Amino acid sequence: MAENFIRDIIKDDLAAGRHQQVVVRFPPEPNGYLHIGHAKAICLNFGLPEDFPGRCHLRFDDTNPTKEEMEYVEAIQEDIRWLGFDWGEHLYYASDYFDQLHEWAIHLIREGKAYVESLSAEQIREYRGTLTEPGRNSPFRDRPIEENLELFAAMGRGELEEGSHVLRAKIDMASPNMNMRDPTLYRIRKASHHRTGDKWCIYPMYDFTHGQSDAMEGITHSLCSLEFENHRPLYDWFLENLPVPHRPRQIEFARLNLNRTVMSKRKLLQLVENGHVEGWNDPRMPTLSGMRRRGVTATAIRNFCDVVGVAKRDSMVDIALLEHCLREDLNAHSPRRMAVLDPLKVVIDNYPEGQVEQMEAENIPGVAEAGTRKVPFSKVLYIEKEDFREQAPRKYFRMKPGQEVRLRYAYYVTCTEVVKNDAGEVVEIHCRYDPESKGGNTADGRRVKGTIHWVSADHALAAEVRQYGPLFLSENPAAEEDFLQDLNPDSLTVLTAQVEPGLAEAEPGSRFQFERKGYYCVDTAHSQPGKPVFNLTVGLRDSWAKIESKERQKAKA
RNA sequence: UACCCGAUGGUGUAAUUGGUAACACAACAGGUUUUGGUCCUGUCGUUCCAGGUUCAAGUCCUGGUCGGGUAGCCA
Repeated sequence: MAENFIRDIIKDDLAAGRHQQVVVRFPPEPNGYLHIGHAKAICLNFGLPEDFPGRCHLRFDDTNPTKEEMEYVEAIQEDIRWLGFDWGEHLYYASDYFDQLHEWAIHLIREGKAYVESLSAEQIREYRGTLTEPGRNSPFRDRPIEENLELFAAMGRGELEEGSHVLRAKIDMASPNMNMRDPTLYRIRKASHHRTGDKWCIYPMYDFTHGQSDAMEGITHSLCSLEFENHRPLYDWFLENLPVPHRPRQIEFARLNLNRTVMSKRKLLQLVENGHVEGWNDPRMPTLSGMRRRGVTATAIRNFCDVVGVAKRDSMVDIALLEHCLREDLNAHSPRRMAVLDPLKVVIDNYPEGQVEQMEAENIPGVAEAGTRKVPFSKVLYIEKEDFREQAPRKYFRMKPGQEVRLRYAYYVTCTEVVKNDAGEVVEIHCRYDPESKGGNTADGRRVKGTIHWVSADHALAAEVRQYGPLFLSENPAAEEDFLQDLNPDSLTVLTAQVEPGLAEAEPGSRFQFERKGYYCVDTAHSQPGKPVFNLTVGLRDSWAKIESKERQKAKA
């Protein structure tokens, strides 16, 4: 794993003997699915014990019963395991600490460091002051300890209404750090919790939970994102004012931002609930479950997180970097197949009627161990519509009248005739083949610039192919006034392709490269036995598209 | 106009902790190729600004500029 400032700190702590091992944690709130941004934090935390003595805990930060669900708890574990990480015995829930946290709240009251507030939420806001003006003390701030104890107990017994009271720490209403202006410790929520059921009707806030949970688990380095930087003094205040067994250290780093996508759980939830996508695992979603369904590999995500690095400045990573990591992994490991996405019929006039040859094709060129397969070839084929032009531009190496091209792993063919419909559209091509060119080369060694893919019309399997484009149009949809207005109406195009017959048995979840097109994954939701549905994972780099657009510009000028 | 944090190519991270600014992506230009894929080669920077310390500053000091975060009974 690449070096970063956090690993430097850890190395230094280990070398100085401040710790014998590193204990870290990944603390998701189970209120949504994990996304690629979480992967950065997961790789950082779970990657540490791979290089240093120690361990990484998985801890669900489940202090808000109104937003959290068991479905998310399970999905989160599946996603982390899929990435290839393991927390062993160390699965924890903040809700397991509710008893201890409650005791510590009473401890603070007894010490005169916490009080029960009777002001309304709105009044509390008024008393808090602003970013530039200090707050004022609440009239309830100096309530006697015994009364605080009694009121807090009444909160706990459910005798007080939601919103009527909260427990607050007594710190400093004039602090320039808003988090220190008597933060809320406990609020009343008469809601059933996904793990503790109806045991509690008061729940601790994040700030009162996180550091103490770290302390109880013996966390040495508590890594979180930048927006918690201002919370660190409060994190430390609790550790200093409570009889905790251990003293963890919070270190903040910048979360991942990716262009052309949104990364907030709130926005992702909106996409799901408003039906803009099929669900959390829609292949267009930046969720780990969506990316997995799309065919993205765990290896690619881990390499991506590694190369992105960890630092403290906000940044926007180009999605092209993720695509690069993906292609790198997929290129090395995906078996090749031929699939014609937009078919055009081709008849080889001089090829014997009824003859079928089994052409041998490499599964991964250059990787002999990956083996070969047989692909049936016959007189009538399909090729890609875009691989034929009646009027071809400069530098067009594919099929055009009179230009010899290679049918990959098969024969050289030359177009002799173009058949059009009444609308003038090309509907069929006729050509002649060179019987001496079987396999795709000839003894005379003549050069053929273009090589195109094909399938035999009589043998091809018609298969659904789902072509995905970016979900959003702009560089940074999160910065748009309404990100939903930025949704790409063409993010999904469903095609019926003609593919190699062998693909009929492709297992859901298996990945292939459709030669000259891209990487595809058999969809786990829509595929039927014998009827695979393919998701575009990522396209191949397309330098012809660049050449063509450049030629067009030249022609204009 | 409060407090906290940050600033290195188009993008993201490095820089032996004061000693020749490196790696990857992108872009561009070539080469190889039975995928216009892969692979290979090359091109692309006054380290935010101004002072200061020093033989030597991306790194240390002072002042500024710009960007981000913070006023939930969310996390």
